[in-house]
Amino acid sequence: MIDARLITLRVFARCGTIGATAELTGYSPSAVSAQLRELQRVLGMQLLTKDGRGLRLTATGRFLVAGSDPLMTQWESLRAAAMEAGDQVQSHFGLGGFSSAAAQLLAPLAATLRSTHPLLQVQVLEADPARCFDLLIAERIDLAVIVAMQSDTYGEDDPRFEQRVLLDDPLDVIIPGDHPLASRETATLEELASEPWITEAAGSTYHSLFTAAFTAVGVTPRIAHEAVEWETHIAFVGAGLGVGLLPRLAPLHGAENVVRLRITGQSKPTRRIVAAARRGSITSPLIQESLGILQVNANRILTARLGEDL
Amino acid sequence: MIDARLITLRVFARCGTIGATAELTGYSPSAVSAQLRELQRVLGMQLLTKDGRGLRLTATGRFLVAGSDPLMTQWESLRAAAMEAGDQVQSHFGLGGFSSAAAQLLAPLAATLRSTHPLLQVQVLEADPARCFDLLIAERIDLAVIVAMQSDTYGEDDPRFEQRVLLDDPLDVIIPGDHPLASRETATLEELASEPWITEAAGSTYHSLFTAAFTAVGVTPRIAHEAVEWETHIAFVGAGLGVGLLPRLAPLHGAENVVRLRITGQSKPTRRIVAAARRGSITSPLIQESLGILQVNANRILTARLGEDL
DNA sequence: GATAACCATGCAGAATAGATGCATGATCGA
DNA sequence: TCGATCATGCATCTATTCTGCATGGTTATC
Repeated sequence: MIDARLITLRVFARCGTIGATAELTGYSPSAVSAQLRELQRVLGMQLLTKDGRGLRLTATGRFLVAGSDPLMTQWESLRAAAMEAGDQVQSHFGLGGFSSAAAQLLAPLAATLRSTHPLLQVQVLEADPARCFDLLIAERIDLAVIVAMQSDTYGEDDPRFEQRVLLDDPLDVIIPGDHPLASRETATLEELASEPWITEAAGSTYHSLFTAAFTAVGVTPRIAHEAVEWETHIAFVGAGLGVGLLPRLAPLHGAENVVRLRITGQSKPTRRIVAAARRGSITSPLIQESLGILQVNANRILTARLGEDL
Repeated sequence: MIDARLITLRVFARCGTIGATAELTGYSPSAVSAQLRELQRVLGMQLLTKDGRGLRLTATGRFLVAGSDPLMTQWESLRAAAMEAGDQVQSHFGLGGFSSAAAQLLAPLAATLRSTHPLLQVQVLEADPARCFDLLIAERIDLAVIVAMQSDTYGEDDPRFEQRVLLDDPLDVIIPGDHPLASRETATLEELASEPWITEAAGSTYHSLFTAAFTAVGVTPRIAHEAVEWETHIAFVGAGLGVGLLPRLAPLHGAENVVRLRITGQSKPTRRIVAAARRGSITSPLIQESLGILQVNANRILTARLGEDL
């Protein structure tokens, strides 16, 4: 209900270039350019300035974007309250989440919603946590399931979002089947400190989880290899290249020569999985219902996997 | 910046029919109908119900309209603050006011704005106070100069508007030149209580002023004739049909056989002239500037007329 | 009880706004 | 200096949206 051009400006404020804004919003770069120009004309404000080969928000632009946060929140609250008060059903619902959440949590959620709300168009988008926030701003999705992170761009208490903790997903360690500790059921990080570790590239979402786990026990692991997908992690471990951390939500589905061990001891690293929505919208009946479904599914999967793998 | 369809809904909430909404917003009835239908589709809410041959807001609709007041206010505030912070100029400015205000206050204001802001498109609409409020909601105008009234539809502290007193325009009495009191400079209402009075039709904006003036002194005037325009009032008086009240802002411009007397005594009736804008927008630089100009003009006209006529 | 007035709505056609894709110009890094 | 990146303008096309008229249903009037 807020003008699309203002939404576009807010997305631009996030990513800084017309091209990226276009990619995120689904428009073409020309359209974004025209929208922002039109916005300035209508409001009679200069919001953007040339800055090298790119654009930069003016002080007025930054002011407007910052001030539009409560406006968005207010609208979301109003919409949520109206939906609740009127017992209405919305027609479209966008979900976003990272890969393992998409598979384990969002897919069942979408299936459930599809059966309980036959008329509802549910769309699921797989995206990193950072992109999920961007997609929320761009109004491409309404609810995201992500790994909590203290990223430099989005804080836990960002005024644009509201977050609810779904579960703390414990990190297990995976080691080759022929490893001396392979017969154990648990291990400590200290015991594995000298192993060659497999992790993600520095700067990625999960790398910070990795380092945080080890700084907690005061050891510096030796990073031997890098992998992006959990599948690759597991394959590397199976090939005997080293050991790695694997969230309990990520399935092993019977990989060869790989054993999953629970981590005990001083530091029990977990990744916190949260649901995020635009601030104000979280009381919307559909989001409330979704949160409930997510919670149930998360707990069920977690306990089931607990008994199955260990 | 708020979706036009929501604005349309707000206007509909005011006037209750598609046709009136179309007239007020400048759309055709079909367009209004389509907009409201589209709005319901997008929001997934049923906002309207058939009611006889017309439409009625549902509970959800009323909820949404009521809740949109702070949203509008917030946006107006934000826009005003951004304009102020960035020292920007807007491109279009709509003014509204009743007839004598339009002539005496709005015309000079528009002229001044036109010279100080050459790029600004100023539009003036003459309309009753009630319609001015409607036009403010419909965003057809941004500032209105009206006679304060405690109408049943718009209170002084309506959450949608903000008002500033410009001046208290005293009501004079006009009597035929051959009237016994014509040589006087002042008169009291009591002295004229038994005269045949000329007023406006009951229910009109100024009729309540008329009755209020007399109830204050506890007499009931005999209403002989009704007239809409001040010009007609004056002509009736000049023709010896009776006496009437005339705001000091309304010019007599040398009418034949009509004398203007100041009212003294217990009750000195005035009409309060106020400027009204959408709540939140009043801090906008352009509106602030306009208020200043209006104030100066109002005082100047008032004092000039004081020396000229009496 | 019939007729006229009123109100919303649907549809065909028209106008307008908005998006696309490519080409262009400007800027930065190598 | 060359290539890469980025924004923008233009021509074209698409899609939305508005208009005007006709229709059907509802209320008021005589």
